[in-house]
Amino acid sequence: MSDSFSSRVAPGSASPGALQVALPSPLRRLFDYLPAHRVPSGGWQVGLRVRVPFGRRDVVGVVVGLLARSELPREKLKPVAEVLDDAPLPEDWLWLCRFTARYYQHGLGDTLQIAMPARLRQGHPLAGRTYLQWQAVTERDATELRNAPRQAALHALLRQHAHGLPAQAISAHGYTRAQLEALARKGFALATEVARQAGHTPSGLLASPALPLNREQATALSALHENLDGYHPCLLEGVTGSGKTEIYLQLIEAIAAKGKQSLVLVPEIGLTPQTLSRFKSRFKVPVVALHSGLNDAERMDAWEAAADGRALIVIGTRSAIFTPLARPGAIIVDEEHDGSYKQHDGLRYHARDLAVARAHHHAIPLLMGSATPSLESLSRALSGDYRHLRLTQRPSRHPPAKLELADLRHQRRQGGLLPSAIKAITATLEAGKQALVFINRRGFAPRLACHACGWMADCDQCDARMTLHRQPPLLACHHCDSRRALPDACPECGSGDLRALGSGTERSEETLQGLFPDTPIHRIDRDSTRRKDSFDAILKEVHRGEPCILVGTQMLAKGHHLPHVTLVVVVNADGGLYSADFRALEHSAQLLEQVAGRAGRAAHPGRVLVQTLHPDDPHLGKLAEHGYGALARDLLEERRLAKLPPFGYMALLRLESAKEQAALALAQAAAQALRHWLAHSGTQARCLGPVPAPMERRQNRYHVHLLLAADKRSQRHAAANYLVQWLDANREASRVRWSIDIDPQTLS
DNA sequence: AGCACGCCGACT
DNA sequence: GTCGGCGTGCTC
Repeated sequence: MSDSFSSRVAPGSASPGALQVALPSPLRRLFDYLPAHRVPSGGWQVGLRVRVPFGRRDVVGVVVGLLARSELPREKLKPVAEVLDDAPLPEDWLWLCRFTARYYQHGLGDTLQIAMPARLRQGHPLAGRTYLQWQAVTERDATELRNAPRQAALHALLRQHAHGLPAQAISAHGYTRAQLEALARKGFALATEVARQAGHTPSGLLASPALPLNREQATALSALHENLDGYHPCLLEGVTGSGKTEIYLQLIEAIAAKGKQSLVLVPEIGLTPQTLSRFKSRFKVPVVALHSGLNDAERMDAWEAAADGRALIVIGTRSAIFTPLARPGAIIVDEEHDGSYKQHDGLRYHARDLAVARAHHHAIPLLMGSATPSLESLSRALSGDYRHLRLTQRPSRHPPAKLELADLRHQRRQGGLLPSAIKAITATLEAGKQALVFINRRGFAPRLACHACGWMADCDQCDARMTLHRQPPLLACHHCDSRRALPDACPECGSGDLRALGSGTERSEETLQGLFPDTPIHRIDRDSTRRKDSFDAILKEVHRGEPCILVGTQMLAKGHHLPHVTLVVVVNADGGLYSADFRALEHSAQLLEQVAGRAGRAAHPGRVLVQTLHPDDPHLGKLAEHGYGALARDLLEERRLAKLPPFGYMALLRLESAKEQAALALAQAAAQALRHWLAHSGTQARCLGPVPAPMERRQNRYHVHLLLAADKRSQRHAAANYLVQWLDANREASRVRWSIDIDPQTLS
């Protein structure tokens, strides 16, 4: 981005010669426009939305700079077509967008568009600080309305509310805008303008009392209470069930008591009605939730409620980090290690990392909680950059279940399960308890092979095997949308001896149903829970506590309380053990610890059986013997020696093209230019590759990676910035799809 | 990303 | 004769 500040003029001074406008375009540049004839009431200001002609269309952009004069000749500039706002968009929001665009090497225009609610993007006006409150005019003779029954009913409704109703509440009662307007035209309804901030001064903060804290919780909370002002990052490392949420609630209470707002980020899977009601039922102050169920208008309302300070508590997933706050008081990131905080396409931001930047900017406390902290956060907690708060006690008083490793080698298994696992399931059911079988693969079997000639069913668009599904029967690729009918015979040699190799959830379910014909078996994966309410229905059934077996993927690992489960079987723990991806082990260990946390959460102690082909692996051994915290500290030491994150900083350039060579050729040219620049500029960064990406061909496109590594964030930033500039200026690059991933979470 | 312009193939 | 395929280029 060419941020030439040299010719900027101070806001409010004489009319600027040109406006620098960020537009909805992937181009990493800004565009200059002439100020329109009509000067906005508050003068030209950064943050005003404008409608401008762009190419052959009109788009909505945001003024991000006031220039004394443009570097372009005046005749090349077009005038702004319309000013959309009376007041600029919130300053804190604009700051965060600028920071995000710069840090993640993304265009500012595109970043702003992503960070604003759809209604603003489309050019709708902000509702502003007032809204209309409608009241009935009672002096008129209502019999005049006998030919308009809906209007009469609306009139009656308004009469019931002497203090008036906002238009939103009227439409919520099922009346249309037209009916209200007709009523107003006939003189039966009057609107008064009401300030949004006014009103709502609840008598007291809490709707229900805070829960008593144990000693650890009390210690943690008092540490937080000591630091309610200023930037105080804290990592709350607390085992499953140790009461992290209660700490969040009581921190929010202290912040709200000061009249300040709390922003709470939760993982995608964590924003359930239960979570929300826990927050809403505790407080009398307004809680705003940003979830996927909101429509554009509701999202807009929530955004404004946060922006003007009416909402004291804002809860949302990843994108909620972009919610403006009038009086920011604290940011809380629940399950801070969770992968859903990272956006995996387009603007590849990490909401937890932006939360750190934002808390620092606002100078407010930041509380990050997890039972299995990311190595990034743990490292900073151990080094003292973050305050380290720990909760080790579970309410059940049972020590957390230890992982028991079960050797998969040289042993027969049914549906992926060892005899010892089946025995354990039998014992659990006989004790009247529930068992959870965790298997990280959907479908029936991950491979279909011909036993006669060795042929395997491959995807013709990807370098991947097709997964065999039974319900419904078909071959499906889990990396693209291609599916095929099951062949009756081998397409290579004609043999009918086709065999399903390996096990997925469907196969385990089938095997278990054969072994335990009288026990209900609930399969939980993306396929079985496609219908929106079926997951909830299954959970409800499971909560009744009857003996049953749950078979499921990751979906089961996180969050959900399963108080009657006393046995967890992990079908295969080896996914992350010998991966090329340096983060695989960390993620795999987090997942195992989270699954293990499902066992014995209530009154019953639990068992966790972990099947593995590598029972002697030292990492797995550490995890089993001493838990995630101990393994994580070992992994940190390994990362330090290898200068890997968090002891080094990475950027990954991903390139893809339909032609096999195009992406690779561009990557090679980029690597050469970058290496040359690194040497000449003296930037301490390393350029690794290019290499074909793992699973090079996906959906018939070829993927190539170029990795950038540096010991210092600033050096990584400089190198990534050079790379992006080079690609932006390169003709060849426009024929290849590429994107830069700052702090990549995975190298695949 | 849009959205145009441009220059080659199979159709009313 | 043109409708439309997507390569190429531009957007203050």
